Amino acid sequence: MITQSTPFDKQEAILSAALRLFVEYGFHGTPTSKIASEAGVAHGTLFHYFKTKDELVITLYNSINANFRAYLSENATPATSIKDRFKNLFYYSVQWSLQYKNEFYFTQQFHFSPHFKQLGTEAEEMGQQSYLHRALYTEALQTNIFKPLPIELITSLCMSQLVGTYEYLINTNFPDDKQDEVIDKIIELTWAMFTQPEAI
Amino acid sequence: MITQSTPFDKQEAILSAALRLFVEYGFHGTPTSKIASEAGVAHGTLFHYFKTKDELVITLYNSINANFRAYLSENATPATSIKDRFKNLFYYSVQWSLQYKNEFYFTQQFHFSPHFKQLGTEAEEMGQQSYLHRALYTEALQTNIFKPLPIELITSLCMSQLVGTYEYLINTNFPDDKQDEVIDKIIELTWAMFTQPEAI
DNA sequence: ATCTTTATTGAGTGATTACTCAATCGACAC
DNA sequence: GTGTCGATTGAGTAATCACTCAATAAAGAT
Repeated sequence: MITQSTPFDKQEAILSAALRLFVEYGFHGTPTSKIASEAGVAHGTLFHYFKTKDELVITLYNSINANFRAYLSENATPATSIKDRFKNLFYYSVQWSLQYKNEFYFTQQFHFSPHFKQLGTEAEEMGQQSYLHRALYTEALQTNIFKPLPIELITSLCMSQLVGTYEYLINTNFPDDKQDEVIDKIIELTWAMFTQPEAI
Repeated sequence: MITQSTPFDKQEAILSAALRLFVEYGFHGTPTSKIASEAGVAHGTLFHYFKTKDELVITLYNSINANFRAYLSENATPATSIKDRFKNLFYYSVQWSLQYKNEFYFTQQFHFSPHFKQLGTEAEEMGQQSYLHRALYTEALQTNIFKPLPIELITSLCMSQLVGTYEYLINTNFPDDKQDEVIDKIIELTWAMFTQPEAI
């Protein structure tokens, strides 16, 4: 009976505890000793899985990004129109940020931290932009559905639109159905922002 | 000859050094001793002006916000149309973020830090939203120029639109005139997002 | 059963931290 | 000159930190 429990559980327990504590106290504000005790392992065990505290943070960041990409892939609807795929992508991006608040908050925290600047090659990918996003924007540009804008600009604005949506919904406390309604509304606004005005 | 130099210069030197170091190393990552030495004062002097390191951070944040508001007020054009005021406000908000990169970056860093959560009454105002913004959005809503949307949503989306613009422009390296062109373009996109579709 | 390798522990270490405080300094009043 | 009071200093302190390491346990492999 080969369960992957023994070795992986502790590493994941450490990552999970680190996430909670980093969000609450910040990176330098949380001692490795506290991460270990919250994860239910000895202090030394942490350094068995992660050579340094910095390596732990970067692993955590990469792991969260991978989860986000996996979540979007699971919910992707590849065979539909560009608009539907855009709506789908934005909707599930928001859903993910609301369902994994700590994870999303941490990526934002990380994004404006000294770690992010010195990343370079260490992180697998920069930002939360997945391949899915870029491919979709490229297609929307090539088919003239989007206004002719630099793809980096579209990427930046979509990403910050996601952050803005998250922040708005966090501060209100809508029930799920009302929340979905608001997300749909914002998606329409965003879509209208990027697309060519249609002839009627 | 009463120059305001002696007492204020040191406090401002400390705040200025702290800003530089916080942006580079983060809050917990920069020792108070280094802030003091970079500011050219003795370590103890820092604690004469700021009781604790936390008080220093909060003072810094409030001071930056005040500067931002002052900058917008200076460049405000009160007697023009709503659209012109909107463009003006957005344009100078972006200009400020590009001219005071460290200040802007710090506010974002602060926004996603444990300090921000526990602010409550300590900070004068939350976020960088100035009175000017809210007043303008309210007017645009009342005159039906904006689509009927919650003002908090408009506020959130405008703020993140500013962040998105900042991030895009930071990563490109356009000359000033090209940069202004891009900002204008983004303003048009944003304006179109919020306003009622006009009859032609 | 023996060997090898890896996982786990927690006391220990040297460096660093935020903050204190008694001692000076400097400016101004009288 | 004497006194007063805030500004300034930097050595000192108690606490905390990331990380090490020698010892032990567990798990396989042969």
